[in-house]
Amino acid sequence: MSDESVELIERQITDFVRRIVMTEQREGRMERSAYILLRQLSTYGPAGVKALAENLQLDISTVSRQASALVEKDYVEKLPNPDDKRSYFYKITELGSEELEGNRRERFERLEEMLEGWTEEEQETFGRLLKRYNETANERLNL
Amino acid sequence: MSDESVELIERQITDFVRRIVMTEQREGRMERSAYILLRQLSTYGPAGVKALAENLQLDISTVSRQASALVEKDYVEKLPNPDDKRSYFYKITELGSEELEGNRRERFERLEEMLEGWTEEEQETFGRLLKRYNETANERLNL
DNA sequence: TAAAATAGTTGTATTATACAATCAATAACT
DNA sequence: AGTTATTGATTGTATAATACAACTATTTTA
Repeated sequence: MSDESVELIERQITDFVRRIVMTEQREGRMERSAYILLRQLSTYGPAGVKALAENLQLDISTVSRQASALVEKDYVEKLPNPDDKRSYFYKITELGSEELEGNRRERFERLEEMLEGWTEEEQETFGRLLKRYNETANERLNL
Repeated sequence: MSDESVELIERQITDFVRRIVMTEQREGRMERSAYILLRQLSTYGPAGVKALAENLQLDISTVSRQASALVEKDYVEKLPNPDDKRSYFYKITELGSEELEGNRRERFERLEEMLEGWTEEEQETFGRLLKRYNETANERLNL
């Protein structure tokens, strides 16, 4: 493994992560956390905080608060679980879906601007390598 | 531009950023912010909070606090600027350099583990594409 | 020399997060 | 069946990184 590649990647990753985190905070856009939670609910359907916390790899309390915030905004509804009165299902609402979709489109547009001038192949490769990295990270987590 | 690529990349980027941010928070390692500030001082030499804030694209007050925290730990010294009594130079210390270097090595090791099994070419490409992305982001910021 | 600009610090607020305590409901044990 | 243990969720408290606003002490400018 070449030291140069590792050095370059390390450097680029810190910069990359940092910029994205900060840009997201600044622009008055939907927060990363809300976006990710909504996306989760939209993709995998209603779930309780415990399951969500596991999937998102967050503390239950964190998800509980995030979910409450989304309920406040009417982006999700909190439905009692008839089979277990301790628990609830959080379900994305129509409004939440619209917000999510709008946000997604915004993110896509910004990303497209960033990728202007990239060849189709470069884009494909970038996506593939990021995905591979993520998959490895997931595996390593579940050791 | 293919929608699929954009979608894939968007998804992978959110996951990527999220995981890195959270992993860094959890492991009791030097914080991202401290690492980046130290790296800046190490690479470009002593500077005052204003210049640092500009380079790092942070609010001056944020850098001021970060720098103070590093002074507390003796990772940097705060030297008065003889030519302007309002301002200071923050300079990385020997101890700070050692810490930075140790941290860097740790990060490299973890990254190497993540990149196990990648070909030399894949690594090189990943680094190159991240860099390209970052450079574009920098340009766009300075519009 | 008085007013304006500048470098830095500190107070206050927000967001995302974790851990601990707690509550209510369900499951397990004897 | 009745007591105890476990579980799903919420809420209190704490921390880290950040921004904005108010302020102080200098320096520059008009």
